[in-house]
Amino acid sequence: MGRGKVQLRRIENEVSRQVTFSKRRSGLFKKAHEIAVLCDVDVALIVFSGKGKLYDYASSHTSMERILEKYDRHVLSQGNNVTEEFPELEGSMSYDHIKLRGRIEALKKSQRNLMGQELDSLALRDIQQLENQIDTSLKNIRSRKEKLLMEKNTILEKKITEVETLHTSIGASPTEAAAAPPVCNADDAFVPNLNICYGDSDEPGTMTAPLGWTSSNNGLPWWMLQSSSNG
Amino acid sequence: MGRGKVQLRRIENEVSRQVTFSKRRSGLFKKAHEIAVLCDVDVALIVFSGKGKLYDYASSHTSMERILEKYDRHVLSQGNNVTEEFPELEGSMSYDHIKLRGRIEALKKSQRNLMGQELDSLALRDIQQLENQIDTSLKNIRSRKEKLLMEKNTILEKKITEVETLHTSIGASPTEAAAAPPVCNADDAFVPNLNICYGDSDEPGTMTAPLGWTSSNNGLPWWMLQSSSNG
DNA sequence: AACTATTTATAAGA
DNA sequence: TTCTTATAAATAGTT
Repeated sequence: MGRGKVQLRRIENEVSRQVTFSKRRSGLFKKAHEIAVLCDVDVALIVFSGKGKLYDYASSHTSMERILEKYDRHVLSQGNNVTEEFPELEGSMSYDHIKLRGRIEALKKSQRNLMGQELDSLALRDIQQLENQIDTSLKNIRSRKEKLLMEKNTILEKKITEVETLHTSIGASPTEAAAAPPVCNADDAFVPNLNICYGDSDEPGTMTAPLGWTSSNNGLPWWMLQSSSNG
Repeated sequence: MGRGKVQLRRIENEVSRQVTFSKRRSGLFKKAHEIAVLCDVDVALIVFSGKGKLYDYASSHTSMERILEKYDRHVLSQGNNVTEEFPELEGSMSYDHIKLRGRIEALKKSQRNLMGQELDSLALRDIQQLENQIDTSLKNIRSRKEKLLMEKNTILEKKITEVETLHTSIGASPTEAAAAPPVCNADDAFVPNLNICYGDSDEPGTMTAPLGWTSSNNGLPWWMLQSSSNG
């Protein structure tokens, strides 16, 4: 449908691939919705763009969750048994229990990937999407760090002003005080190169978790949270 | 599209609803497959007929399981509470369930942070730790990508050599063949800037069914084959 | 983001 | 279900 026929193969031109994706995506979602309404059926549609952006649709009768749940039930009953992974519990687990464990496993796997581990099982396209995600994460994190550092700077400057005022009142030169380096240690100073500041980073390439870190919450680094309750 | 316009509402006549379902279903699955191929994206489509029969499609790049896993990765990290996901269990949870749910919440929170979300609750030291982790992740991911790309390159070079050999054997100038542009498209070539390349397309020109399809010989168009239907 | 020439999908009929 | 055909819709290429 269009000025010319189209061959069913990957569109190599990135721009037209993107344009086609946009057009056809809306068409596809429209049709998914139409069949759901007209025929009164449950439809779940999930699309990931090349860059990993998620588009999804679930017919209004039920939520995506429920449809996927129903799908899981079908698949579970079709053969490949989840309980293979947990032989010790076979027969004694409720479906919900299995589901929760599946969730945890999926989350853990996902987390390991986000931490740059176990990448061998991922295809090139997955790796690329993961890189995009991590790239975005890094931007957000650095942006947040910059904000925190600037706030801290503001507070420190205020302190300096207070010190100046104090010095002035006892007769010291305010110009000297202002020109001097901040009275804080390196950790407290705002450094334009956000990569360097606060660095206790590990060697590049080695995938060792930063040890000895005490999180503000429970004594474990927050990113190390792991499901140890496998029984 | 048809002899008359159609209103977007449930078709009350059961027979025509069934007929429409059958027709539109094949159209929908075809379009899902088309966008997956043309735009090189991941698509998962699940349909349950009114009687509960399952029809599903997953683009060939990845399996349905993989796509749903990725979906979980996105949605589970979006911050919705566990009890929203399992409202039916509220109030009647066993200790194990509570424990598992707590684990899921913790993992989700951790994952959100790894994805650069909800950073407001983190202290500067946590942020710095997170940045270090993400930095390491990125290094690992890029390293893995480079490895995959180089392997791919090796394969492509082998192919080129084969083509050269073929040309030589039929009397063509090997120099010409060597000087000619590679037989692969740009996406397949190794690119020093690892950020750009992520194509894994097959040979252009050959129109074969995607690998994900178990195309048995049942006389249907291969794009219409459904993994768990036909009855 | 619009436009429109064409191709596709499909509603109705057999 | 399946085929046919008139028509409605989707969309490829273009502006």
